[in-house]
Amino acid sequence: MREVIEFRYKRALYELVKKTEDDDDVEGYRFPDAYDQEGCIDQKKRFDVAKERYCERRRSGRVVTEQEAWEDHQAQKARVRFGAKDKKQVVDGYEFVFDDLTGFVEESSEAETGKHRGCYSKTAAEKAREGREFLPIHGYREELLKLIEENQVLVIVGETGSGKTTQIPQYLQEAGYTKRGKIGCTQPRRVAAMSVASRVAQEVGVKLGHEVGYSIRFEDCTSEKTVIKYMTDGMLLRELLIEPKLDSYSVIIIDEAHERTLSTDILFALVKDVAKVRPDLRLIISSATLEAKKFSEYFDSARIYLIPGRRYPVEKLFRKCPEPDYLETVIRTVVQIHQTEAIGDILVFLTGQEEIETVETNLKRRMMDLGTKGSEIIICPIYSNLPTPLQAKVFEPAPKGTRKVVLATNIAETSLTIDGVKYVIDPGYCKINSYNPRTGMESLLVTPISKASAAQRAGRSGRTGPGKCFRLYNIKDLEPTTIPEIQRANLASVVLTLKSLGIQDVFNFDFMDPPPENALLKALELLYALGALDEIGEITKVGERMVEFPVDPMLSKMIVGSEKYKCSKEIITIAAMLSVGNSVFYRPKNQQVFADKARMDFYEDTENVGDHIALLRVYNSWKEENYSTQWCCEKFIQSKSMKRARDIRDQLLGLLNKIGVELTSNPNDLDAIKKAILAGFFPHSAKLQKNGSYRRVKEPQTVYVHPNSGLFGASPSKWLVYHELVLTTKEYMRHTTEMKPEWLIEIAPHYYKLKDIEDTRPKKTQRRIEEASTSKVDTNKKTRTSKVDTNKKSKR
DNA sequence: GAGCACTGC
Repeated sequence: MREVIEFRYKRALYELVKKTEDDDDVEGYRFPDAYDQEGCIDQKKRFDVAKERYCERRRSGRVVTEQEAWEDHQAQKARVRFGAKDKKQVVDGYEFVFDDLTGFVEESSEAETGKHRGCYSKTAAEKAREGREFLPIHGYREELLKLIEENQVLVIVGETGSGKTTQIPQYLQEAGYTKRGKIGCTQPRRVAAMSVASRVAQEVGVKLGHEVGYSIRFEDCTSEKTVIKYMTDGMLLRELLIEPKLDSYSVIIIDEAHERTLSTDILFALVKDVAKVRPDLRLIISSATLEAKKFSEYFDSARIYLIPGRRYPVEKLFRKCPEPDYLETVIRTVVQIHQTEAIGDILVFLTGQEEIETVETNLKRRMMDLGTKGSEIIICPIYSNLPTPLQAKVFEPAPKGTRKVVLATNIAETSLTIDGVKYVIDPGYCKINSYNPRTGMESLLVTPISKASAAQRAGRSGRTGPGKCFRLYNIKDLEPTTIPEIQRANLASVVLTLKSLGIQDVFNFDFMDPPPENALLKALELLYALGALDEIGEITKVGERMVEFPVDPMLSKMIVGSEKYKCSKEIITIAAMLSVGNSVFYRPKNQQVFADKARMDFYEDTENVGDHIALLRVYNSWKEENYSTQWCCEKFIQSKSMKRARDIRDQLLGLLNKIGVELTSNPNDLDAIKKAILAGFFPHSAKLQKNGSYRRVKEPQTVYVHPNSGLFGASPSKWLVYHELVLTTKEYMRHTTEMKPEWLIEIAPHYYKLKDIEDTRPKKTQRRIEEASTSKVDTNKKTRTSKVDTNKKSKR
């Protein structure tokens, strides 16, 4: 009950600030009598003090104290629904000069300690059910239901800890919405969908998979009884392909919409459309404060409703001038916190594995230099490519008298939470992947984070108690939000999905943030070349088959094309291995020589084994070893990635069956396998130049074999097909395999002409074309026979 | 002689 009372206090503060917004009688506003009767005596007193201070400040406009700032902050958060203007940031302090925290204990921390008192004798389910009324959202139940009844689309700003994800579907079910259809709630991540569903099943008191269930890739935990269904956003998108009007649903909740994943962005437009033809369908878009207004505008000025959350205060400190060497600043800050601050773990956000390893070694050295004075620190690195057993260390509590320092990538921003973190060090950078449609190249760039990310990172320190966040930058220099994925991704797959849904004009599709036009154009061109679309841009039979496979269109074309070469069994293995996000080869810093040797074993025996065939061999060897984890360790293979490959392969196998492609195997005919690869990847061809580099056959550009390829440093093959291009220090082809140029004509006669693969051309003409088409003439000083594509216009 | 941030179907 205590928290409900606390909540009254916050609510009253919020009303007070609202009066300021509306220019109402602020001074005349009193703590509501109704609350008073509920036993909020203490809260009333505190409210009066807070109000007095607030009014005084309004009159004088003087600088505020931290306590006031915190209250302001709380109240400010509540203002979003009135379209908060830019208000001066008052929380940030200066440099690393700390005031002590006496008198800055957030009210909810006292409440927290007594939260479950007296509940120990009850069952987990009973406890779960009782806990419901302690959630901040509880006080809004009726108002919320009324709004949902009256508005077809509602944008909900539910802050962290408000309980919206677990409660809203239950309220809707209790209000009878499930009589008309299911309640679907999407999440951007699999783990979230699973854990939230399990939590709700417990609260409702049913078995998971019965009335409450979840649906994620590789795992459908629902039944005919299921009325509350949690799922990943990509899963709902797949369902839309089968059920375009979402007839079996009465409510769709898009949770964490502010994350703007590729799938949510497409879902927005699709559900908006469905809502027009289905007036009975209710849409709830749940977002963070920053983007709420934008969502509301997109959904034709939908109502915004705010549900305050419950969080601990986080004190934020920042540096006025960013240091050039921020890794050194990180180390100094860790040491400073360790020596001057109270017990509590430190979380550091870094951009990648390399930075993490550097900081780890340097920090260890620094601690050695400092000698034995002070307590010990335990360094825990965490990033997604770190093998699972090593990741586990992060979740173990630090032994008594020591402090844990977690060095993490962005993985700790949303994907996983680490308990016990009290301090966050945020240098303000992350790696962002962006795709250049002109060159067809991906690049991973270190970029400043957005304000939204900064807030999220800071919040990681206030999960279990008040926290502190040390920002090595000035928040004012940041952009408000990150560029949505749809504006920096390869859209081939998106466009194919839209076409399959019958959307003809992708240029005028109702994107919330439209992707660049040439990105759409490139996607259309590629799909046409692959035969997935016809001349007028309509989806073909081949395209329909390709959509079935949840992989990139070039991969799905490769799978569909494998039928002809009688090697579908090998091809789905290769496709699965290529679809695994992370590299399957593990290369720890101190054992690189061994790791490289183990990897090269997969290229032995036969000549011209490319990276694709090597991946096939890795998978088959693993299978022969009965999918052994032990084997993975010996061969420096990531067993996590292998298991994922197996899941994907199983799924592809099922789909192959579904579209009626026979499962055929031709393990010894490497040429057949290579031809099948080319059936999907023919646009990715490259030819050797004299200096050892390669040149793309279409869209001339110099590219290189990736250093992690088995072909790197080997005697070069004249013609290659590659899986993808990445821009790091150079333009690299990742995963390459040798091929024969005549296959290009054989497999893609509509794309390649004989002159594309000939290399006997008059030298003069050749040179003229080259000089006209590239500004970097010096790189091919001596290359005179290399092929330049004259088919396409050269770039200006 | 250099590198794989993070998700999802």
